[in-house]
Amino acid sequence: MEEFLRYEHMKDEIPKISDFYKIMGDETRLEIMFLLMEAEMSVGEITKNINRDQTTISHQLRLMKKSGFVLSTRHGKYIFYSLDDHVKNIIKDTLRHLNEVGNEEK
Amino acid sequence: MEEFLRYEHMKDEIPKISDFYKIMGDETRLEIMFLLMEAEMSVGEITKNINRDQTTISHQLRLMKKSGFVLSTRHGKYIFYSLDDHVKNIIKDTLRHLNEVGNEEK
DNA sequence: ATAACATATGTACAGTTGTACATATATTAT
DNA sequence: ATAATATATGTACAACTGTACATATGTTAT
Repeated sequence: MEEFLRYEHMKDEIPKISDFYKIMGDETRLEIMFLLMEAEMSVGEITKNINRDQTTISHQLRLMKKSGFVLSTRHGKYIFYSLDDHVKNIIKDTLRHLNEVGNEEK
Repeated sequence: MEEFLRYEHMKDEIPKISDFYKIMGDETRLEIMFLLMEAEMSVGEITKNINRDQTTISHQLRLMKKSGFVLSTRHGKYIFYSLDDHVKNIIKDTLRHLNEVGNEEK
């Protein structure tokens, strides 16, 4: 087992790791992230794609920005959000394994 | 962009993915998982390592077992829990990226 | 059988979280 | 200026979740 992963070393990091996964664990935020996997997108476009109130999207984007999950740049009236590259990679890595969880082969 | 990751294809999977991350997003469960990264362990041992009531650990183990995160085998009075291998790998993959989230270099 | 220990289950309650309403602010067009 | 559009913020409330207490069940030793 990799030394750096041992429990005593991870203990202090757990709140941070937990916060990270908490943000991942919400359907609205995941929908936003999957949209932003494809391209950066304005709040309006995101709202059009997702069945939630615009203010809900806005609140979630604020939270996601504060935690470094997304970046934003204004272009005139529009504000475009994009997904952090490391978050993209974590999602990809997770999906590669996810179907197998709970299916130990033999 | 990988075709299989496009939003329309992921949309139906989102509740499942969200459920997965929800389980990851709790400090007690993460502590249990990090302990089990090292070795399989009985409920008593887990309880000794974590500052929570035995019944709390037991409730969480039940949830984690139902969702395929852990396996259990009884040895006499003791029940040993072990961590699903895919969950192990997902945790490792995540940690590899996690420190970088929100730190886009340049 | 009974005691001692290990683990599980029922329940209730406090704390957290996601949501939408109402409203505010920012930008562009007229 | 004012209107129209895009996005953000304040607030309140229902729903969900983690926890520990009390208690039950399962296992081993005597």
